[in-house]
Amino acid sequence: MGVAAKKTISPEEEPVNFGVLDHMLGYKLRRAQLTFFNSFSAACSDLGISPGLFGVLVVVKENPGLTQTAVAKALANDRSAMVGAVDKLEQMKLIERRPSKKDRRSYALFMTRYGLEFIEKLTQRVREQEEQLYKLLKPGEKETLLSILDRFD
Amino acid sequence: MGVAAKKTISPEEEPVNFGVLDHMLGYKLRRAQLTFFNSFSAACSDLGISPGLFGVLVVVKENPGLTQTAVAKALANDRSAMVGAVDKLEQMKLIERRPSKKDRRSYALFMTRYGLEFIEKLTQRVREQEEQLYKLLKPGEKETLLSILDRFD
DNA sequence: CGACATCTGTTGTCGAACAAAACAATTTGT
DNA sequence: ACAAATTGTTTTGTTCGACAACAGATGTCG
Repeated sequence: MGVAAKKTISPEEEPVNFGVLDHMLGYKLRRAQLTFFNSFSAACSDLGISPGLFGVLVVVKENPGLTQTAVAKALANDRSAMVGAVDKLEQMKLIERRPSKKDRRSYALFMTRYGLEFIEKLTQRVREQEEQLYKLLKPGEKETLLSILDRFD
Repeated sequence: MGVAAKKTISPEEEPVNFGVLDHMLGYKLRRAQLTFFNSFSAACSDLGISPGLFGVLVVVKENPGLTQTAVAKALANDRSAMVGAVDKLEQMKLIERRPSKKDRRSYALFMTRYGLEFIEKLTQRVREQEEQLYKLLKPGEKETLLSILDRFD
């Protein structure tokens, strides 16, 4: 061994062989999604907004009056998970549960005025966060990626 | 109303506007990953193998003697999550915990003989499952996707 | 050698995701 | 009109992953 051998500090990190995982789309998707999830959390956790909650906000904003289950179905979430999400967002004064006039079982979800300006700033922050990750892409690759991923839903 | 009017069966499903989500890579990645996750589960849940456990099996097979934390770090998992995974895989007689000879704190993980033939069949089944999803891609798109996603880890 | 920091595996706790069932209101069938 | 089936929401229980804290073992450095 060399002069400064026996490097106990040595991160003798053998590179780790990933085998078939290197060619599996499912695994790579999970890793990439984790990166985006962490980036989102770092940017928005101080506001108490997770990626899932952001999705609910956007869908409610774009489709006022939707029921909880309709939102859940649109986002491919579970209905029972929606109650906690709506509870939290209502507690933050961002959205409102109004009794539906046509069906007294269901609630119609609406954005509050405060929620509208809140999501405006939030969306901008999310956009800036994603822009940073988009720097890893060459021009056109984002659109390519989106068009391909759309086929898997 | 007309004769057969009042189509109560009518799924008056207004198409739902997704707003900015349609252009957000994070959201699309989550949806795509969910599809792959469900496909994997449908193919392998009867064997008691989840996508996460499959990753552990592959890494241990390709890198015999690795410690638990090394495997966790390679797969971007938490160390604490590894104990349950290794417990389960060891209970299935697929891998083995052997005390490390150099470091009495850590275990060295190895594949059992049965585990080796098990993962062989398992890998083939996973491959067939993914092949079905790859039918949605044009030739070359899979490689494009993999090379792009690799930049996000 | 001996104080001190670091690392490994583990446990416990918390919160999110999912399934099944309960409950309330509506719709359907006769 | 009235019983049965359906739908919207909530509750409950379970599972899973992330995070903090811990004891035992190892390494560092005076």
